[in-house]
Amino acid sequence: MYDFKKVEQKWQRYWEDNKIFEAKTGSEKKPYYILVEFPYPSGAGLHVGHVRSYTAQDAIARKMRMQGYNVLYPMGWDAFGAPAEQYAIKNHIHPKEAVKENIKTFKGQMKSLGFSFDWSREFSTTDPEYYKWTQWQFLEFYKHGMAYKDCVAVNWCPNCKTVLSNEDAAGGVCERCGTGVVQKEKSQWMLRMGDYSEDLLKGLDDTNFAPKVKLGQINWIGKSTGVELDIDIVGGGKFSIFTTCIETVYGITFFVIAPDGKLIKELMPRVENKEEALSYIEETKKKSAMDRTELNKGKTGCELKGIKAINPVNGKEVPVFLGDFVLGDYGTGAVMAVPSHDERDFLYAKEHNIPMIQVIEGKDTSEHAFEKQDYLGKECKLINSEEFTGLTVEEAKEKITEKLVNKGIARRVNNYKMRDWIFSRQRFWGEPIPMINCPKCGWVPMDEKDLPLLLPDVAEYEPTENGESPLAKITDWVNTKCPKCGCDAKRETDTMPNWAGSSWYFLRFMDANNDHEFASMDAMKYWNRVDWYNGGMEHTARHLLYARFWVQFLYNIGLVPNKEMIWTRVSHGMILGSNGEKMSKSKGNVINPDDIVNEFGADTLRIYEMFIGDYQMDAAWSTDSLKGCSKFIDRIIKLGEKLNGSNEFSKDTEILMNQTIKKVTEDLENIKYNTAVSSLMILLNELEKQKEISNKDYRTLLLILNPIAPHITEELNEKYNLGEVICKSSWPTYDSEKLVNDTYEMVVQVNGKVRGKIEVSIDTKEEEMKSLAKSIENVKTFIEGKQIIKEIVVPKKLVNIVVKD
RNA sequence: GCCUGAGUGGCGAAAUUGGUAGACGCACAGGACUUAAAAUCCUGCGGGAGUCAAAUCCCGUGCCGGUUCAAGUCCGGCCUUAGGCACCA
Repeated sequence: MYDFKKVEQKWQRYWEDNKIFEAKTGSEKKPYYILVEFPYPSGAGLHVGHVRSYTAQDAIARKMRMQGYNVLYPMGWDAFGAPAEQYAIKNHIHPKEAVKENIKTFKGQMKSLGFSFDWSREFSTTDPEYYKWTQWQFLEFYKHGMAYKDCVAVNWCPNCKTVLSNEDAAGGVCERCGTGVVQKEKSQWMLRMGDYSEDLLKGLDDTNFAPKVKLGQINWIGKSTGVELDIDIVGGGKFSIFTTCIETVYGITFFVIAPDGKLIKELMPRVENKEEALSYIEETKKKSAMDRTELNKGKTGCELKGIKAINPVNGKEVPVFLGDFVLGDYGTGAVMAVPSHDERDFLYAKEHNIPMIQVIEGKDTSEHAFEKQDYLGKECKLINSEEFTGLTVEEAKEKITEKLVNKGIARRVNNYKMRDWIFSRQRFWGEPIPMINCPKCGWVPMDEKDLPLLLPDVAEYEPTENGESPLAKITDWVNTKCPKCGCDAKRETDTMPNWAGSSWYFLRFMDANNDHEFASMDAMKYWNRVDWYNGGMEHTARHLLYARFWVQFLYNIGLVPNKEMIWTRVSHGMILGSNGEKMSKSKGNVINPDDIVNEFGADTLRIYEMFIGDYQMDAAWSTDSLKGCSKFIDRIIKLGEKLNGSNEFSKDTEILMNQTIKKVTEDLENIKYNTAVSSLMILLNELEKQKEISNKDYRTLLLILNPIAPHITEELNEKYNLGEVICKSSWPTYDSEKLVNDTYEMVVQVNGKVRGKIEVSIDTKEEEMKSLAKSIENVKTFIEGKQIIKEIVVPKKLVNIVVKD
């Protein structure tokens, strides 16, 4: 084994000293922006999973630079968040100290792996120079009416007296003490992301995201098209319901409204059984989000006595119920219930002894509802539906909608599962929200010139007794003057969620050191967008959607040049432990990249992680396979002993050489790193068989291996004096005239089975192929005495003779 | 329950998108070098039949069908498994 430590450090220093990877905004070269999700710098250090995606993106960056692009490949830190805060609570040190340490570790690890990041653009979301602009952008949201305060239910642990994230409340119990989590209303800052549902959906057309990423976003946005229908209440008043199945409107036997919605508050004065209703509402509040969504819990609820609603199509009076399967914040918070055609309604009706009316023919509905996924598209006809009886479901859907819309009591609407973004966290370690509450003026935004609003230094990082952020305890920070009227006022003590800083960091990288704007329009116009963004599948619904929302908003107020600032998005598979399970300390299957770099070198680790399997799929770690990659490098080194000094490709390997250049170039562009490596191995195997190889052969091999193994290739290039340093050289091109041999092995099949092979010239004509095929002894035995029905010729490939007895 | 992937040798995986299944690598076995081991190099390596050895034949890409001259690949129906969403009206 070679002295990889010495070699790798040498070239890492060379790249740094010569600023090889600094991207120049405004350069005349074509810009290309490659991005990988910046990490949360945890105490555990870099994971081998990080190495996989960083190496993949690094390989593309290095290749593109050699192809003459001005490549931006930046790195930074997403350092706000719970783990640093937990650490601070335990050890009573400011989270920024822990973050500083962790960043140092991460950065050292990244450098030791030879990633070609442009470190001149590095920043952390926790830098005041950065979060100043996150706060500034929040103010823009506020000024444009996109940020508002609202009461929202949060997960609350009554024992710890703290607000929990959904992750910390998994299973409906507090992660720390095991107490049952309850829902508590809290006034929170919200961003109107729901308003952008349709734009976020449409915008996907202007991206090149991987299909599964697009689909993930589409599902998350959850668009459904239907009808909003007005329902009159007997004795005056009305409410609306949303349905996607208006064709079942004659089957309504009751209505259900959400116990946590606004409607019940309006109706309450008229409810005769107030006590029962109120206690049900209270009960619902106690249930955690988890309980509520868990099926098989039965359909609880109660009738609202004294309230009857009128089915607008036939004037029938039906009862109205409360039921927690109806959500207060989706649709109108009320539904029409058609137990014969919706399983939830069916279960509710059974539980509360409500009659049912079947209105679509085709299935018995005494045991289960006949639901839309079973009747749609099957020519099912309506029954019990007055004038619409006999129509197909599809016809009826349209006709009924038309009639109700014309009557002015219904509207065609879309609903979206995606809600507004809850933007408040009752935590210390996040960007303070730059808002001030004045007893006279209400909520007043801070003056821009006073930004950043710094996080103070405190001794205690625990939330307060009533669940407020620890910032609430720091009175000299909380108490301030109203920027508008100057009287005593208080600061908002909530901080922003983790997702805030990461929603626009890719814009900052375009102009990272700008101290008077978050990024200049010129710089953003030059880089245009993120050309290729890599990140985990787990972020497709949240981070990527938040980021797109943020960008679309900035675009709408004229602050960024494009409505979509991310073009291609791909995601990598996980690196699992050698037992095929997720790596974790408790399972003892964690591989530390530092250990691998120390024992085998960065280049070996990089090659191995590219070779491990399909980039987009999970792969289990194998140290044995890693050793094979180490051997590959040793053989590359040894190959240098065969150099003959020639500056032409060797004749015998010229075709393979051209094929390999093509293959590696294309594979790197198509996320097929594993086959790029294997084709390099094939080339090496062939070159090893030669008595001697030319300098050009060797240099070309080094050039196309360089994106994946950048250190050893530079070293060998220098050692044998083959040419300019590789990081400043051009990517080799292939000669398309020299991609195929002049002979090939023609396959001969009889009835689709291979019966012989014969070496023929590539310009063998079809007729000749047929007769050559029939001249093979083994083929003869299979066609002899049989009738030839058909002969299929695939040029430059095979002949298939179809015979019959 | 719904959506999305994935099932190919002992193992990680390839397969020009319908055209020689198992490239490349690991592991394993035999041999060379060595006093020996490691390293390195050479040979073999899906299962079965056949043979001194070969040639050659049969079976084989989760299961069952179908389309086709030809199916890992396309179509229909299942099974297993991983992940995401989950009372969204």
